[in-house]
Amino acid sequence: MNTHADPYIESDFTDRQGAVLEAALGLLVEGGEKAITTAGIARAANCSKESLYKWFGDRDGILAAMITYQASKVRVSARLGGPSQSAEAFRAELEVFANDLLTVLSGETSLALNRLAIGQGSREGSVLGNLLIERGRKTVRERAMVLLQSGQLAGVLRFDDRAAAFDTLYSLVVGDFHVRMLLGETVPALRDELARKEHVEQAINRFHLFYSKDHMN
Amino acid sequence: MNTHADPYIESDFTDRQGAVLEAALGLLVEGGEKAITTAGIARAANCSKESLYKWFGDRDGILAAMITYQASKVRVSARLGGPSQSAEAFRAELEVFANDLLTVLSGETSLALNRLAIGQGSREGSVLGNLLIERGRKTVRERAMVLLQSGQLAGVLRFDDRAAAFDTLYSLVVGDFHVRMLLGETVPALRDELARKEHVEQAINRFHLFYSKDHMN
DNA sequence: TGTGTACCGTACCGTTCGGTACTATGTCAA
DNA sequence: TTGACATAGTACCGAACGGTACGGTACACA
Repeated sequence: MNTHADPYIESDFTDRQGAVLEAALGLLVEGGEKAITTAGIARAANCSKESLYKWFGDRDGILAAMITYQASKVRVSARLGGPSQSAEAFRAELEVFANDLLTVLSGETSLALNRLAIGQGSREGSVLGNLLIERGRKTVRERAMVLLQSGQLAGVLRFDDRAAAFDTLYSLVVGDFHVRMLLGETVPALRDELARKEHVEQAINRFHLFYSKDHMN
Repeated sequence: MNTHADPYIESDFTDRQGAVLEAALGLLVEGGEKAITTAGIARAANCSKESLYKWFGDRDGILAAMITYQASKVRVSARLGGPSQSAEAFRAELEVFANDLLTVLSGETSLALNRLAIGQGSREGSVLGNLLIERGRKTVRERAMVLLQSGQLAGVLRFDDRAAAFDTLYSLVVGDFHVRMLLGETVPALRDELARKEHVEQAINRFHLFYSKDHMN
């Protein structure tokens, strides 16, 4: 679900290490956390357990590396089109963002990693949870913030608290779909394309109802 | 618990079994899923492992029993005040509901059980996840549905799809607080009473903006 | 050619855990 | 009192897992 915007945080993983983490992610997606055994990863990735411990320290290190690796892989296309846009163009951009967000969140790998972090937490200060929030959610947030900013500059939106506006947008788009998917439910509104399109449109409509200049209450 | 308790609370657990499950829940809240070992439960509850297996079958049976037990304990007070209400009274009821919802979701036990179910899922068809949705979410849903129904009958609200209205209400009230708490973050808007009150009021305001008769768009 | 480095594959160790078996203790009913 | 039953406590077993050690191999570099 993630990228990292921090320029000085880079995925210092070699190709081999990346391949190993890829295999580990495959195991995770298929079998959940219990499937992530050091022996299992070594077998799936054709590497030695000794290398695993040399590269990642211990099992928890492997889990953390899986998150940062996936985050570095799913880089978000910034795609910010300057501040001069029509209301329609901006609305379309918002819809694209909402769709991307739902696509990422409903992805198998994202769900598996979130389940992993949630399952581990909050034991040990929820290291994985923090990692996931830091590397995943914050980049989505930043992309959205840029988007909202440009909407404001274009005169389409109006708000005092941009962060609050983002929270609203996120709530309207995602709702409790995320938790339900994490619990194993197949959310109907996300399965077929039509229902999903309708949902996104309604969410964006309502967002505009709150924050567009025409609809201020 | 079976004896001399609330007639509303029914579960097929004896007092002793309830006490054991209580101890297990304590372990879960304190130490996460890894703390739920059969030996640990037996020690904490002063019972024998043999009794655990006799009562609950196996470890997964214990986990499932913990969920159903907790669900049977937290039964929601229906408190439905008939359909003839003023708009203000109904609004107040909605706020009470929203507050109760946030209180339940941010409770340690609820969070721990959700983490447990999510961590196990979706392996094995996510039995625990279904159980949690079935026994937990649906009761909240039904209480809200009654509430919304009475709001409609009182002429305060208007909607075609009551379920969709509930989803909206849930999204506005809970937002992504739930996932963030599950990931171990302490959500600021839920910590102090003031911010929380503001959040609930805004959520209900917006809900009315969507569904009250005066604000239809 | 020799030497170091990185890695694989496997064997191994100590611990933990789920699950079972057995004994001891208490309780209730006839 | 006696016998049936439920449960606590403990000991035990086999499997799985995290982590370590070691031998063998390919390759780089001098």
